[in-house]
Amino acid sequence: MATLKDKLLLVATDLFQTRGINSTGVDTIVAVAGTTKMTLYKYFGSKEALILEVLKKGHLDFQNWIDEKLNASGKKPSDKIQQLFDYIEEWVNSPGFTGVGFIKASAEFPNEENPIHQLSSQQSREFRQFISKLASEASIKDADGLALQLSLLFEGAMQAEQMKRGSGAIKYAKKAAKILIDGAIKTN
Amino acid sequence: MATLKDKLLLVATDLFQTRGINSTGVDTIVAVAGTTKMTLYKYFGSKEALILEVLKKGHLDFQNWIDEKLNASGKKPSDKIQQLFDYIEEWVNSPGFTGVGFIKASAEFPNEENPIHQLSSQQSREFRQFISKLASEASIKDADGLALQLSLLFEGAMQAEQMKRGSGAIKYAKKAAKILIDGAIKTN
DNA sequence: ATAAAAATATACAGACCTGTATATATATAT
DNA sequence: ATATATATATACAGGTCTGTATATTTTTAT
Repeated sequence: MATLKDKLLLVATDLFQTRGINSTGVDTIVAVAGTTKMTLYKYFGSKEALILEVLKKGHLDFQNWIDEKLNASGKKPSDKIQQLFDYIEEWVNSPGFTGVGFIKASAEFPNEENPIHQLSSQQSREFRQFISKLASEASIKDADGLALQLSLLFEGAMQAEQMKRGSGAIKYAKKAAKILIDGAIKTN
Repeated sequence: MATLKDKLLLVATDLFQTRGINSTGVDTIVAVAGTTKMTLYKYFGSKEALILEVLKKGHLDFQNWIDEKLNASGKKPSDKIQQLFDYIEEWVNSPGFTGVGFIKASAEFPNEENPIHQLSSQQSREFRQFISKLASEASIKDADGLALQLSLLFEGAMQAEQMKRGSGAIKYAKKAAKILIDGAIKTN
């Protein structure tokens, strides 16, 4: 039971989102987590490695949560894409929500050769492919095109939410998504 | 002819976008600009003040450029909203483009009480209101609703462009915008 | 030519940062 | 109980950061 490592990941996730990654020192992280730097460096080796693990965990948790929700619903494929945005809204409005890791990370590490930037970029791509798969299963012809458009709405809404908490941007993203999805189904 | 101040603003704008704001020290800025810290601090007083001026200039330049383009076109209001995205595409693909300042700034300064975050948030709001005005002039009923949706597409596309240069995200944003605009006109 | 303004060169204070070294304490097994 | 892994306490090295102090040089204006 590696509770200390989990605690560090949890605390780092929160601090990175609320104060920024570069603005959060490892001293702050260990202080809030109630441990020492020695322990952090034993588990993660470096701050960069910690950042990468925080990103990976955040993305995995999100994907698992969405997967479960969609699988449990048992709706037919053509409804699942629309449902996706319902669940995203639920996720955004849940108490633990602090933002999307890869959006912030890519802004703080804009250099495309930086490993953190690369991971962010990869996660964004993976999520787009996930939407594309849903669109394919719903027999939408231009699945990739729709997925890209929906991912723009998603990232735009997350960006807006970051600028102003509780902005309700996701509600409008949902409406726009419905229009785009319906349009893509019709032009099949 | 305050060319040194302008040079500092120009260099800072570029470095902030390509390396990140927090990752760019004033020493680097003055070195690239070919001057000294004394001069920078004489003109701006602090790094925070420099950041704020960089943001203000970037936003003003963008707004002026868009305004000119739209005014010169002489198209009727209902076409101007669609045109807006054409011009945004042109702007994104122009050589000098380095990204949208307020998107990166809000990510690097997530604290809502931070002056830089507040300015970013305000600029995002102003751009949304600008779209809303265009929509109103085009006699679209739910102008604010459409403006919010379009701003999500815009910010999402800028975010995507930041993650991967030349991603072509703006092309898909344009298509999605057309669908949303046409839908909003119809349901008038 | 000379006074005033603008820019430079250089050094440094004080704070913060990542990462490590060293030594001590606390659990957990056998 | 005794060895072993795990965590802590503390200090510090070496670097970077913002911002300032001091003195010198260059440009501009009269």
